[in-house]
Amino acid sequence: MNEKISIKDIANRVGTSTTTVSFVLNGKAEEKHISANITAKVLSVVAELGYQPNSIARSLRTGKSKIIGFLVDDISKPFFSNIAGVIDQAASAQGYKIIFSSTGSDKKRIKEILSMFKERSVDGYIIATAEGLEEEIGALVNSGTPVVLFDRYLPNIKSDYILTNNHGATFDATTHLIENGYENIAFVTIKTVQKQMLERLNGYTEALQKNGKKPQVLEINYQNSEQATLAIQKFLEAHKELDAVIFASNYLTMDGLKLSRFGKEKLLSGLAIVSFDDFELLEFIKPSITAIQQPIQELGEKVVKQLLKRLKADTNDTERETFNIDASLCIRQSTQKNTVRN
Amino acid sequence: MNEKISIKDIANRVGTSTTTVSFVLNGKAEEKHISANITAKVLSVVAELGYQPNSIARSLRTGKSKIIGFLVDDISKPFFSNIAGVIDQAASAQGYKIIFSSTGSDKKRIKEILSMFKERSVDGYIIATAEGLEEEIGALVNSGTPVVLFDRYLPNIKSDYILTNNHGATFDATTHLIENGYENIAFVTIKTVQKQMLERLNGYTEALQKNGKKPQVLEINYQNSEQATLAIQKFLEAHKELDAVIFASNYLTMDGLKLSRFGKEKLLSGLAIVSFDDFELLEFIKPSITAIQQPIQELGEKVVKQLLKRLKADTNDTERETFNIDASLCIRQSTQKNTVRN
DNA sequence: TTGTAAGCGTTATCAC
DNA sequence: GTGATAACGCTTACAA
Repeated sequence: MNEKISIKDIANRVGTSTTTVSFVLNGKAEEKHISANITAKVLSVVAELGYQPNSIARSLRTGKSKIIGFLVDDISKPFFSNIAGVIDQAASAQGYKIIFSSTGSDKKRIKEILSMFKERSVDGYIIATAEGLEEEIGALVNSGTPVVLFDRYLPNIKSDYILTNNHGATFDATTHLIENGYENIAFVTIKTVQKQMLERLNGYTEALQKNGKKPQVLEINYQNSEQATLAIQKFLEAHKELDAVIFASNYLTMDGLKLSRFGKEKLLSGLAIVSFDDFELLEFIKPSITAIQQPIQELGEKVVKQLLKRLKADTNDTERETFNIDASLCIRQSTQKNTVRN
Repeated sequence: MNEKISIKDIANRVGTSTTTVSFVLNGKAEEKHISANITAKVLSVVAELGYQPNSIARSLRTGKSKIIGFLVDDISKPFFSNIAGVIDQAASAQGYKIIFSSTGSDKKRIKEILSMFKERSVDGYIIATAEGLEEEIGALVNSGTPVVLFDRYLPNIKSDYILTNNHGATFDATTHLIENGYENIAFVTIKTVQKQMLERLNGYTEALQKNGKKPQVLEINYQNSEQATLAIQKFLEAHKELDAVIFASNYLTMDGLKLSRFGKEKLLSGLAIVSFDDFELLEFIKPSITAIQQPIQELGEKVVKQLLKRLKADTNDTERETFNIDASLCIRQSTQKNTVRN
């Protein structure tokens, strides 16, 4: 019940020194040539008293907290909370704990958070934040702290990146549509410089070009959901020749589907639809909608793996790496073979 | 760039002692009668050098880590990740950080996690876990550590609880249906001893009884989604007199709605539907579905408030408290006035 | 009003 | 093979 057992108590009880106990506890018994006898005794007393090392003291001494800071835009977004689960699992398995904060898109807030994290000497960072915070994150990366970025690519920041293979994903999705007989495939995206969005666009155009088809792209200057829905409506009305649409993100898919709530369902009815990012709704509505599924499990595991690699490395000189993890295409009713036109 | 500034460096630079610096830093300058002169100097040097206290050292000394352990079933569930966001905000504002882990329903795992947390001397816990882990949590609560439980009520554990007012929520939802002219309202729940589910049921039955109506309850012995859908199907087929159904949880609503994917949409078409717990889909489908929205913001804030109260209390003797936070009813098309029968 | 120094629980250097 | 002991950076009782 009384949980104030320290390494000293163990030492006293065994009749040895704290040094010895520490060596045993840290698996250095052999290396330090501690006798099997004493080693066994120490271990038994530890078990008996239910001793737990105080990791705060250890951290102070070693300078390592075994804590990883996890920073995302908004932890309540499904993509992030899902990946948080994976990361937690993977990190726990290696004795690391995750401390998190949602940054929002506020510079001041992220500064505070980073400063708090530093104060607590987190060993490394896992980050995917909104635009506009490059400066702060850049400073962190340049300070030499191990940082792994994921989901978002920040062109000005040299770091390790774990990304979804956006290009490959839309390339495959587009190819899938072509193979199923769709002739006029549009791509709905936002006006942006975000690398991942541009790659999605590229994957689409390349797949079309390879098949001798012409891209048909709607770039929305995104302000809000209603305006986006309207833009999509106008686009579809102006392009009656379309038989398929790929939405470049989950919220764009949502905005597109909302047409059906404004009595414009006819605009969608003849169309094959592919959504970048899967969500519950897509499986549920009729026809169910084909979606590109982000490889959450792999992303999370790779993020942790890479960060641990950095944490264990003695030097910081090794080249930064970028990994593109393949997404998978979940094929549903919306992109069945196009029998109407063939 | 060199971040190795300690309180000593500040003291040297100012030409005073670490004691004085510490006092100033902890806002005890006045209390300890430090001269305004020195206080100002300390602050300016601190700012100049960009000094950040090392909270590990502080923790070791004070025994307080300013870290809260957050334990849920599965962080990737929307309810939990949403509440995690709120809790993070509220706790950060008070200088606390959140460390989290998903427990799953594995006894061994929760033991490990609790032990890890204890090792790291978290100051308090926020917990909502799956059934079957009562024993471990009970031990924790009884050890005197501040713990606030939420969402789930564990009858054998005396602790602070922050809960949704389940009873009131279903009472109101049922009353809403009655007022809108529905005559035969069913309640679909699971066979369980979970307090919150039973209260939902009670709210429903009381509202009916108050209005002189007879409850019509389906208690599913839940095994999996398919089996639940089938049970709902049979129930609806056997009770053609029904004109409204309340589903006692989000997954039950889902299972119910899945009927429409098996060609059984007719079973639902005449029915008013209310879902306990809101999710995206409900707003989207046609007709959109009325839902009880959990008061996530309030729950999260209250959880933190209560835990901080415990953390600040010097004694542990104060009575445990339970708070029931009211949910709100989001009325949508599915429960519009029943004009068919009236 | 300010400074000295002990001590929080470890780890790790060095001496024996 | 094992044990003193300094050090990690901070807070705080006590001394001055």
